[in-house]
Amino acid sequence: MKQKPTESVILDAAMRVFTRKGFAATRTEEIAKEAGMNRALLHYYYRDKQTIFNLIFERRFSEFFKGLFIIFETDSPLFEKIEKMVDHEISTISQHPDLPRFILMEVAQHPERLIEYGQKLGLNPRIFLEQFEGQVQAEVRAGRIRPIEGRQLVINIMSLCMYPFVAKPIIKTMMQLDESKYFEMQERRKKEVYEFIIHAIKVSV
Amino acid sequence: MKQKPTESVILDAAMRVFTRKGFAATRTEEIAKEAGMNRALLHYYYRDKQTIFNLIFERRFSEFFKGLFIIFETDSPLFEKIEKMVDHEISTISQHPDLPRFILMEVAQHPERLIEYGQKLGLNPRIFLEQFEGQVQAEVRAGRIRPIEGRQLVINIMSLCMYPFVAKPIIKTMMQLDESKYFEMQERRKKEVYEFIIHAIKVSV
DNA sequence: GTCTATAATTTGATAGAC
DNA sequence: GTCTATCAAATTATAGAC
Repeated sequence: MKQKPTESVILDAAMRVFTRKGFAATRTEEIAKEAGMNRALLHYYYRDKQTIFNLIFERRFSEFFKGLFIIFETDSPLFEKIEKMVDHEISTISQHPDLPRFILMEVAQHPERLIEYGQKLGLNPRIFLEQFEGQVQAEVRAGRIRPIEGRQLVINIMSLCMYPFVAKPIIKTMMQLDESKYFEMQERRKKEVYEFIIHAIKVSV
Repeated sequence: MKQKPTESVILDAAMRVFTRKGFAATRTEEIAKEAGMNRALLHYYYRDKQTIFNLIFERRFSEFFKGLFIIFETDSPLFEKIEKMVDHEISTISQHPDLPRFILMEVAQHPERLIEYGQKLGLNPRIFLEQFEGQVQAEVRAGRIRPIEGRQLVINIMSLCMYPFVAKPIIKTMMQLDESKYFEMQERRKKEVYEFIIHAIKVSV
């Protein structure tokens, strides 16, 4: 019956609270409570609030971007790549529904972190984006999809996958969905979003 | 040369700061500074920080939802309604790019406000949603659009319009856009998003 | 009405006992 | 390693002069 080391108990608790509330609204007291310990112990293991936050942010930043960039990197055909992106995003984010809001909130406050942590992770959006744009242009020239800017397509794909999570509280309330109904709706979206995109770009037959 | 009453100078300043930072990260000092006055004066006109925030939230909440619901209410044909929604959302939000993030952040923290302020504004999402779903089903049955759930379509439309604003810092950085290039991209989106949606739902010819 | 000065409160960080 | 007690700093709110 080995128990988790206190360091990770703290980090796990901090992850939940920071993700829920963001940096500014988080009280170290709440992290300690969530971790089932005293506030002082947080400072014993980690210098201060900011230090804990940075560790959490790096972890969550990686979760948010890493998988996506791996799919960007593969050289699958366009439609297959889109299918993978949609399925991956909706599936993984479903397990961490408030991850996008957390990242977007904190990046909006400190855009410089996007560059800093992006480099730390070795992400190079420019290369991936250019590659994807080239792929889209090739399909357009081949007459398989209608004319569309590659970057507009990327934005559309990300929007369709991410926004329903970012707007989760609004959607749940407006559509009167409980947690499980909301989850089912997201499950259906995997197919729905993929088909929506394919119909949107492929030339009529 | 009549000058603005101090009350509205305060509210305008508070609107900018709260929208930028959210409630928790906002310092009343910054509001006062932005309004060009002393902190104490804020308390002379308004009881406290929370009071000012509530006024701002109500105002911005209305901006965010009111126009959208008006379009939902009209009885235009489906495609025309979609065109109006897309154009309205992208146009008006372009002038207040951080409005969606503000609403989403604060509603995520306090979902009960959605109901409270929604009622205050007299919004009834259920009716609008049912009406829209009926309209979509009619089009499906008439064979003019492919089978799609009305609410999935609503989510898709909102996603395509809103997310690019919510993710503005990420998009600007990744695509290396300055403020004016970002604005141009959004201008092109009015047409792009509308056509994307129409192609996505209409049956092939 | 607007300011300066100050009080009160909240929060984060440290010291020291066990 | 974990806690209690305490301090320090930041932030909000109020009192009172002008």
